[in-house]
Amino acid sequence: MMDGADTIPRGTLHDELVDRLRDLIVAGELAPGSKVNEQALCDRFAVSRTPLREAIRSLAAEGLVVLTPRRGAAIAEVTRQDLEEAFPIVGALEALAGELACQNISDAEVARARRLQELLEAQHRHGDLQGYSATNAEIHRLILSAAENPTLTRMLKSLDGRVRRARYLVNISGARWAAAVAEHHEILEALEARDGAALGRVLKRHIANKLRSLCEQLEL
Amino acid sequence: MMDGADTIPRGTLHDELVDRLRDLIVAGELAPGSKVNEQALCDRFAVSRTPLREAIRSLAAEGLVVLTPRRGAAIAEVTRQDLEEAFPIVGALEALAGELACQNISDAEVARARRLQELLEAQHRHGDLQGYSATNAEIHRLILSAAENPTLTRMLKSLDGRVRRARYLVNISGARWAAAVAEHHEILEALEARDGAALGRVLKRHIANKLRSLCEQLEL
DNA sequence: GTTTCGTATTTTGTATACAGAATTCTAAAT
DNA sequence: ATTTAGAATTCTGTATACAAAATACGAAAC
Repeated sequence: MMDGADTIPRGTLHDELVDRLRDLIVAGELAPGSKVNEQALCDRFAVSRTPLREAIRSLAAEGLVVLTPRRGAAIAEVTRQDLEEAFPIVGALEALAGELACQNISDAEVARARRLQELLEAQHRHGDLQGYSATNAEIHRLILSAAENPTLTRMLKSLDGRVRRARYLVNISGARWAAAVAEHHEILEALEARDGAALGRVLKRHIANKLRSLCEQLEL
Repeated sequence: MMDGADTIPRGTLHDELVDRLRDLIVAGELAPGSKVNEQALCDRFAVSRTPLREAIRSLAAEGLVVLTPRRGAAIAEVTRQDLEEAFPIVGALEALAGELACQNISDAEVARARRLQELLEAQHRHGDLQGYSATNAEIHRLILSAAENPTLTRMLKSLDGRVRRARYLVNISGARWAAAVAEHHEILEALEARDGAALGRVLKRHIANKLRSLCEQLEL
């Protein structure tokens, strides 16, 4: 009776809808503050209300949707307050991830981080914002994965939607971009030194700076 | 059109069920690892499957329930790994709450914290474990509330079930109890000094010690 | 006695139905 | 013209219905 840790099935409409809807919200296609029209979404995805409502519940648990009894669901706003609430949490959790990662990370993974860092810098030089974003996310994923804490992964993922949504609204500024690359360099150094405390501090600062830049650009 | 921040209605079966079920799980009445029988719970609460299933989804988002496609829901186990994952996160988030609280907390709230601390010590002296637990929770709630970060509150609440469930399984040891009271004394001192960094450190240590004690007692 | 195959029974996921609340629309009254 | 009362419609929450999958059960084969 083999039973590996490899569960991929993903067979239900509910799960599928959660991801689809999250993408729609992150991309702003479902506008912040707007009411969620169940019927319209049912038609759009050709599903009934049951799985759709369950998916909305899951999104509400992530904070992307706000539920009001007898008055339905609405897409959460992207307010300054919201970002100022979410970012310190992301910072604290990423810092924790960094500390844990330093305890567990293998030489091979560190080597991969270094390669990603080099790629990141190249993409910055070439102005490849799309590629940069992907590599950036990949590095954070690498650290998170090295932390070996699925619960932490889950919590950060559930906050990630809100962060990504804000990022989606603005293009990173040239100055901020350069600073971010430099911060990533520090991150790599701390990682190679396996200095958990330092990595935690850098990550916290990295996230805090990201918040500041976002708020400025969004003029919130 | 007055529209305060005071939404209490709580009118839906779904919400009610989430709380009832969580209590059942925390109290161990729904045994860890056991499959969730939807029908039985529907009968028990005299509701239909629709709101019950939505509630189960919410609990799954909290990690108290594990969903497997086409195979239904099961009560999450209380494993050592589970606790070792959850506690560092709780520690990091409570530490953050402490830091934020120090920036915002009023003199009146600090005074209330002091009164609660005195009550806590009295309850410890009298061996009133039940009262102690309540006061303990109240103090943490006070700090969390002073942090003024609803998102943080929500995330900690969602982790709280897992922590409470573990606590429910064992009675605190005499030595650990005394140590916890002493730690709470440090917490109060940091709070009165508005020393966020110190408070964060103490809270992190406090949570880490709680975990160690729990794991020992549970013999996990 | 164990294994294997096929059938019956639950159980799960999804769709639909229905009642009550909220919202919108209309039209009369000030 | 604005407000207000009331009816009509939409929407939300909940219950029920149904098909497909999973599980439990049992008989036949080895």
